Amino acid sequence: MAFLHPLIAHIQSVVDLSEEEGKTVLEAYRKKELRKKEFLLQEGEPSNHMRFIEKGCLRSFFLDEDGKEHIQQFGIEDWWINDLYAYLTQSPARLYIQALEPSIVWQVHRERLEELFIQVPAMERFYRLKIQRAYVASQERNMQALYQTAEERYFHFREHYRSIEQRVPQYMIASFLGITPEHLSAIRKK
Amino acid sequence: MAFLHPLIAHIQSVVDLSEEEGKTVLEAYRKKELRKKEFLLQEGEPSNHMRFIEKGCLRSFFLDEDGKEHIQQFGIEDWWINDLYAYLTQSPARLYIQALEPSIVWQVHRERLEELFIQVPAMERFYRLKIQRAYVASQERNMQALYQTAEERYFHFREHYRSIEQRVPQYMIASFLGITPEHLSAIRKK
DNA sequence: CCCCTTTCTTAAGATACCTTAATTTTTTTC
DNA sequence: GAAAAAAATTAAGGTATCTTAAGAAAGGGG
Repeated sequence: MAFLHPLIAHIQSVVDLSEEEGKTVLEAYRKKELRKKEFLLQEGEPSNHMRFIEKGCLRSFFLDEDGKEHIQQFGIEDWWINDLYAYLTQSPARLYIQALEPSIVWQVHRERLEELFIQVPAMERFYRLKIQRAYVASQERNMQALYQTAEERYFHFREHYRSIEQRVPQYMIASFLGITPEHLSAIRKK
Repeated sequence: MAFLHPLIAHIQSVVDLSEEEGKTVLEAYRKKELRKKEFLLQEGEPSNHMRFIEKGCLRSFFLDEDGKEHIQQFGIEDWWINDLYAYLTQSPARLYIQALEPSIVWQVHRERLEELFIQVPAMERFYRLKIQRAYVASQERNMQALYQTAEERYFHFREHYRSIEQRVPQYMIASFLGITPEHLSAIRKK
């Protein structure tokens, strides 16, 4: 069946899936194509899907009281992106998710995914492992945000996310790092 | 059997466990008692256990190049505490975990836990759900660290972790918030 | 290829937070 | 209950980062 669907390939890189199971999984997800700048989610909407990025680049961000954007995450090929808080608590989204390039995303509804966890136990394991890693990365970012200077955070970002650095505008990287574009520009001058 | 072991009670508050399964789970964990200031883990040691706090209060922290302590997490009753990065990657711990009060902790070895995930699938689900929540909380903390002032972070901490605020010294709260004790003192003066 | 929009840079003054060091207050120990 | 240790406060001067505002550079659509 030469079953190299990117979503299934990705899942199989983490856990074992029989061909049968792969088929079941794939049928649960729906494809969504996005034009550049199109929103996948906006503040206030329900967030009922888990989302996998097959192709493209997206960002999630929120607006503060002054209407300023703060980027929480970037996502590219083989990553996941979501307002997980809203998804888990079934509350209205606080995040926007927007395509920065034309993108292809696969999404599964919460209810369907809960069924999948029972039908295909490897999927429960898959999500545990994925979230575990995401959690560790998030803790890492915390430690940086709290105890490193903007310059150190920027160098770390360049080292670890070179592929993203080259695809998104610099002012968005500044936002992701929690600094102003002006300050990032000053750091880069050296 | 009046089976109200705190560990099992906690797990059952998240997923269903039969009495049989509860017994299997419990047998996998080992009890560890700690005196005040005793270390559960130190930098450089292997981190091979998942740990549940039955009683007491602990902190995890790392040392920077200047030898200064930076607190990553506090843990009290019914919480989990670990150097998860080291646990997952099987690399030497970068964190210290220390009891701030006399404490009782239950720990399970990685290998035994992997077996448990197969013997008792509800445990896989349990950990997925726990880590999911921890991840969301960590993202939340990130957004605060990056985009809020020290004062805002402190008020948030007081609102959400009153029980911890009352049990740990103020300079440790400052460390957790990523500020100096002097600055926290200044914030409190208002 | 040119115009318009988006992105990046520069610089000056403002603010949040840090460092150091000394003093006071609280907690622990014997 | 006194002495010692740990924790909290105060204040002065310093640094990192922000705000504002303006201009330069780059990019995208017709």
